[in-house]
Amino acid sequence: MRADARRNRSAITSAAIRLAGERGEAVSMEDIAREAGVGVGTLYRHFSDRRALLEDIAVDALRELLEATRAEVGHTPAWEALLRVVDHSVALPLALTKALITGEPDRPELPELEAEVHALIAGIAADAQREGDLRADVPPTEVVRVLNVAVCRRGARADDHLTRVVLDGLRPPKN
Amino acid sequence: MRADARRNRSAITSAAIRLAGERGEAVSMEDIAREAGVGVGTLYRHFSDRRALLEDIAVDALRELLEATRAEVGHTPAWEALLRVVDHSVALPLALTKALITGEPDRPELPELEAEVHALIAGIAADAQREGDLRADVPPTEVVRVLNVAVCRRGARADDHLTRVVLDGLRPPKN
DNA sequence: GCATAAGCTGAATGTGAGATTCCGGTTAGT
DNA sequence: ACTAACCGGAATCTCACATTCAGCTTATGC
Repeated sequence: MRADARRNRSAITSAAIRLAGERGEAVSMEDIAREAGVGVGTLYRHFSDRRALLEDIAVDALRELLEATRAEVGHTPAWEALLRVVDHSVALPLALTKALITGEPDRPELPELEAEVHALIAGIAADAQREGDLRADVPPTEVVRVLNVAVCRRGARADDHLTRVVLDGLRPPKN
Repeated sequence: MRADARRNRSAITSAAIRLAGERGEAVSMEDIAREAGVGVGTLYRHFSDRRALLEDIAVDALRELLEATRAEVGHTPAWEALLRVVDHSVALPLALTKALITGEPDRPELPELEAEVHALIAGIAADAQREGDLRADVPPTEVVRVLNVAVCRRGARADDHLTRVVLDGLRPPKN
């Protein structure tokens, strides 16, 4: 593959990631092309169609998140590990990108990766519960959902105040 | 107005409210018509166009919410009043319907009603803070945003567990 | 019961926002 | 300098709605 082609391809994926992250739904091929500084035609040289492009970045994002999450398993305190996972989730266009892909994905690894990540997070949540940093009445599965709520807001960050407030709801009640 | 016309009109608005509530974005006139059990043409007999229909139900929803919120002002404990307001917010297709209307609304009362409701909620939040049921480090304005986060999830309810967990983040930290 | 205005239906049409194609012009790489 | 890879972006194709309108129904007043 020619050097410029490689360069363009990565410009496209990162543009797509950026836009999917901030505009969420409704990222047009044309917008992505403009953001990447290439013509629309170039998108089609690298990806057979819109869905292929989206699924591609979704797979990348999930893989990265999976790796980051794996690295947190077993760390103590688990609550902090959970916060770091949120950080990573937020950095990736995960929820947003996935939201763009409706119907059966062509890439079978998509649901697999997702399930794996969920399982790991649930595991960390269980640890946090054992350590007393997490309400006992929240099933680890639900933790994932709360994380989603916190993360799906546009421009969320684990260190911003609002996100923090939402996550604090997961900690054991004071009385 | 003929009796059947009145009946149809209300079938239309309630169908629109229901659909806007569950599908959020992207409610087509045809979907509304089907849900209401009438032909599309009938929608246009009652509302000049899509926007008019949407704004109409948005105004209704906001009026109702405003009234419900007014009724909670001054109640003690304010925290409980806040929870009840959330209940009402959730019952109405508020956020969702508003999200459907982009650009300058034709109905000027829309932003006015919204501002009024926000002000009332902020007031109740301030009371709750005074009563020690709400973190001191959350500006009342931000309370509204957290409420939005909690409410904007599809099918949220103040009494469902997940919503409750998110709202608990607003309470004073235990240490 | 009937006249008739008010209502209703839903296929047909209009439209706009994108997705996708494709052909002439550009390059990286040798 | 040559050429297989590439690229740009206007032109085209699609499709999902919104909106209209020419008949057909049905309340309602008499």
